[in-house]
Amino acid sequence: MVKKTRSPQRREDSLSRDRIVDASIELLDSAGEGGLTFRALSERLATGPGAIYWHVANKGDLLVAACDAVIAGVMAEVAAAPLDANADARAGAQSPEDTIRALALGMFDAMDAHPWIGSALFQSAGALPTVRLFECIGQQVRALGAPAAGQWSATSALLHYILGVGGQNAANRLSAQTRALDREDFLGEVADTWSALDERDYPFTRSVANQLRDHDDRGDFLAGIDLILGGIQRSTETKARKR
Amino acid sequence: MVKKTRSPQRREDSLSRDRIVDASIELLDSAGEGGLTFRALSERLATGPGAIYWHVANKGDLLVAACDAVIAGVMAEVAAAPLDANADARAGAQSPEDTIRALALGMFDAMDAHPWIGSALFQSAGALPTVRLFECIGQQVRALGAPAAGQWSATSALLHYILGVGGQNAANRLSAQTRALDREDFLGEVADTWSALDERDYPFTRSVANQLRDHDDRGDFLAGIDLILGGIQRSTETKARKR
DNA sequence: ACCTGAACACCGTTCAAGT
DNA sequence: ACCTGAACACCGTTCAAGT
Repeated sequence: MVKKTRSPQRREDSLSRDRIVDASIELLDSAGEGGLTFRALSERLATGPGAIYWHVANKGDLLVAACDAVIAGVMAEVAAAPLDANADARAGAQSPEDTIRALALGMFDAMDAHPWIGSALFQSAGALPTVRLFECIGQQVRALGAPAAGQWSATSALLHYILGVGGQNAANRLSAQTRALDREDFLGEVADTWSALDERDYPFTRSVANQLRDHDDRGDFLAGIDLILGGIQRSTETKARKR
Repeated sequence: MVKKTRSPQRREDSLSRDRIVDASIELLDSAGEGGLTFRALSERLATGPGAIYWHVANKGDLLVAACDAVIAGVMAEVAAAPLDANADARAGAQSPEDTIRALALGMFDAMDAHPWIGSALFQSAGALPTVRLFECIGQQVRALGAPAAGQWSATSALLHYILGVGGQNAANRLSAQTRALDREDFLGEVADTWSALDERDYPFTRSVANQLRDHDDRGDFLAGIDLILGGIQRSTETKARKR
């Protein structure tokens, strides 16, 4: 209907796994996690719900595939582009730390743009999307010169931290969206709730309520990455000193 | 209006929020995440599905309440008991680091015993269960003597890491359970998959495949906590040196 | 090989009606 | 105030039947 002829070996509107995945991503982006439905999807693709099952095993499979398409894009971007244009112009290679930061920020931004990824990654466990991330982080950890014994835990820690932040941010997004609030109003409400907590039971949470109100998600995320990177470096130094 | 008299002023089998939450936890533990259904729940409680809505707003509310009941239990345990009996017998107070480790392990074990918590915590975003955890960690981070500016990010990092591991573990559990595999077989299969990856694209993942096969979840989890704690200490030292 | 669409077995949630 | 249970509007998935 819309697009011109490409490779007319097939009907332009014939189904394919890729087309289904693309439509799923659009649906998830526009309608949220609950928006991905075999009925909505088949309507968008102008078929019956059953047709989709010819190309996709089930809903879980579809979600993982959609997730993987996004993650693969992020990994490719990170591999191609350096942290920012300035750093690129200045010299050649960037440090492994910088690459890890770029990777982490890439994931942060992707999860910000597609909040549903956060929970999708928790449903895909040891599947391809997670492995991509794991590999990408692991290569940099190795380049960091961490002792072999520590590479596994360092990589796992970074991965879990990234997934944790992503999942939590996605949850916040969802919760804000459900109550039809924008980011600022949502954070304001949570901050109000925190401020109203009992002083004796929640002294810490109360004391940081105002920091929540206008904090920088992205900056805080990066601070956590730096904390872990610092811990890795520290453990490397300790190991070296013992030798 | 709620808990004036504990004595049996009501029929033994009358509904209450607590009874519903307890039954939900049992259902989730025994039948998994998908096992919590208003129909299954009402059957277990010998009522109609509609009756539950008198005490609970909706399914999300119920899941958060179930999650909170478990988390509250863990926090209470950590607050009461030290890391282990030996440490207790030896001296009085344990260090903030040890308390954080105990807290983290308590969460790990709880998420191991109730895998559904992992995903429930991602649906409860800024709600009570997360705040309990946040507060508990925050108090210890403060006790650590970290500079005020860093307390927020340190606490957030620890929280997100714990939630990330928990969510990922829960996902693995679910995936193993779906395919009717025990832990060892599941890890074996994943390790096989990793070993079969393309050497050029996944060198790191391939190289650690065997570490996966018989790794220690709990130990690795703690190693990540220690990495973050190390990073916190490192940043504290740096700040102090600059002064 | 690929697609159709009715049908099945569920689900969360509501609500008039009961006590 | 609390509970009942039928009913509603959905859902993922299947499958005989078509091309």
